[in-house]
Amino acid sequence: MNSDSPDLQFGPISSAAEGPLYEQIASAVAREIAARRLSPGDMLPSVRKLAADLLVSVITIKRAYEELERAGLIYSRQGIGAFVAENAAAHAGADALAEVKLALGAAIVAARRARLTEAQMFQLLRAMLKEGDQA
Amino acid sequence: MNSDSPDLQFGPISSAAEGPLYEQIASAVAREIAARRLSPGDMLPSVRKLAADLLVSVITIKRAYEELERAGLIYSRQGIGAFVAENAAAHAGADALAEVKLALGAAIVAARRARLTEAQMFQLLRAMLKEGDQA
DNA sequence: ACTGTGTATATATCATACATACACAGTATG
DNA sequence: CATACTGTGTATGTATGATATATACACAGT
Repeated sequence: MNSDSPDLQFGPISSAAEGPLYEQIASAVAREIAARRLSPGDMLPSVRKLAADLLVSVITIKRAYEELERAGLIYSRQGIGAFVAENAAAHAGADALAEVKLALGAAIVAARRARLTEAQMFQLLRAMLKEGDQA
Repeated sequence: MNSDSPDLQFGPISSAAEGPLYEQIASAVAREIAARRLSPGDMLPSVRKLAADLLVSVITIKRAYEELERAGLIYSRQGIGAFVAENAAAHAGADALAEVKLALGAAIVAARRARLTEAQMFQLLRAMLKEGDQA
């Protein structure tokens, strides 16, 4: 699975959702890479195709790809296409871990503000994980 | 402590920080209320005074107060002032708890993406709480 | 040359924040 | 007791930056 396989389905993209479109798209692609559904060397959908699929402008895809390139997940070659980079999965993993830490940090701050004890916080997390397992 | 006590100090407000100014300010006031440092009936700083203190426009304070009013934390009377509402602390507590859940939800999603086990996630949270205790 | 690819430029729209002007409540004062 | 004054919240119009767009340009392979 090395050559062009530009078909991939990922979740809904909406300007109503949290954060800008290009970030949602970049996250979605990063998630595909982290999940090993895209391997190094694989060709990404062309900016035009993905733009058409997601009912979004070419520029927005371009910007998402720029973010991913800056993060070392992909590289782009004019006239050829965009491809998954070599250590992409590792980078994606690192990025994902950083996101976890960021979210947990925010949760801790909010928990302090809400006057939750650490035990209560663990209990809440445990409950939310249980809920998620059912769904 | 019922009448006007418009003096309160809260953390730094900066356009560099995450989120818009009016939201930072609203959060700061909500935190003061949740911490019972502002009681029901207490007068909030006037929009002009707070604007001057925070080196920010009157409109920005106005908008922050609107958010707080929408959340049921305060109420405003033209020509008189803005005051802490009756069940404000309860509302603030509920809001704070909702924030915790939101952040934890994001953390869970990110953790799944990063292929963390639940045990690893708990361990990470424990470590971050330990770090925070030192600081 | 032709068609597919990424890229750049100029434009539209919206959220954010601002300065300024307006409207209302309480109080002093002539 | 009327009226000006000072405090309060509120509304209007504007500037800026981020986001997303349509359109046009540049390169690669056939």
